[in-house]
Amino acid sequence: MPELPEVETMRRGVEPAVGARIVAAERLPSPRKPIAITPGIADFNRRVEGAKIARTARAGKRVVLWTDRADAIVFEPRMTGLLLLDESPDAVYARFRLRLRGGRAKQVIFWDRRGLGNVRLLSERQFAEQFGLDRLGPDALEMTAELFRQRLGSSQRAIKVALLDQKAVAGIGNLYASEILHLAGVHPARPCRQLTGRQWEAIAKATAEVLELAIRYEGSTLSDGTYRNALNKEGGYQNRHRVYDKAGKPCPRCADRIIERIVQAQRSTFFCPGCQQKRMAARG
DNA sequence: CCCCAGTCCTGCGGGC
DNA sequence: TGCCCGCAGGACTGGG
Repeated sequence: MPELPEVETMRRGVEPAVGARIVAAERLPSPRKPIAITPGIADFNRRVEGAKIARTARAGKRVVLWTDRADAIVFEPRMTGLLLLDESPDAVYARFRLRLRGGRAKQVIFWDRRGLGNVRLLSERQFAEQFGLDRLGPDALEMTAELFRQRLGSSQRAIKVALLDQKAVAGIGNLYASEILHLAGVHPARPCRQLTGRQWEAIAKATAEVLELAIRYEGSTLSDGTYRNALNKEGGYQNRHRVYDKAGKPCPRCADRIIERIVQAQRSTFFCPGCQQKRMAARG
């Protein structure tokens, strides 16, 4: 599921790799269809062998390890990818490894059950091209009401669908979009251009609040148990979900309405019809 | 610009 | 109990 909080947790989890040197980049033997690694593993290894890991970063839902040769090793987990420092939850799905020496971590493993994720080695220039502001919006943690309005204010799209647009804002995925809109008290189907200044304020505030708390809890491990931090431990934010996957249950805020599930852009949205009114409440 | 359906994979839960 | 279908955190592509 990795969205911003899970990917940020992964990034923090691999911080011990900073300062280490890369002994080798390896594709791990898996009986499954191999994941995409670009360039090919031989060239990949040649370019990173002996390089020092200088710092970590995050580009939306991707973890980045910058080397002292100004190359970026970009891990994109998509649906089921993980970064681990110690042993994998299940070796069958361990796909890629950086062997390290001289730092606080011996290895970084990319694990991916479904195999939709990828690992890429990019030059500074390629990185800028792929993750510039025209390709990837401002990070969700940096968003203000003003920025939201600037980037989405004239859109006809439903706010829930727009929040998933990584070009508009980077890092929000399907789970946290529902959580954010519930906290903000905004109906997910409301077209962006109809949102008031007050609602954009509420969305900006809820975005920061939900994502920061979810990071503090190290992300959400859903019932399939896939998501883990770099030490193979589950997250804790799933216990604090407000509406996600809670259709039919009472709203945690008003308690007198039932959470509904609707489908927008072929994906599930959860909301409270009481707390998130479709029409603006009549004034006075 | 926006929207939709299809695609990449694997595993799981629900229904029969 | 067992099988089959639909669905799942993401992101990209092509067509309308």
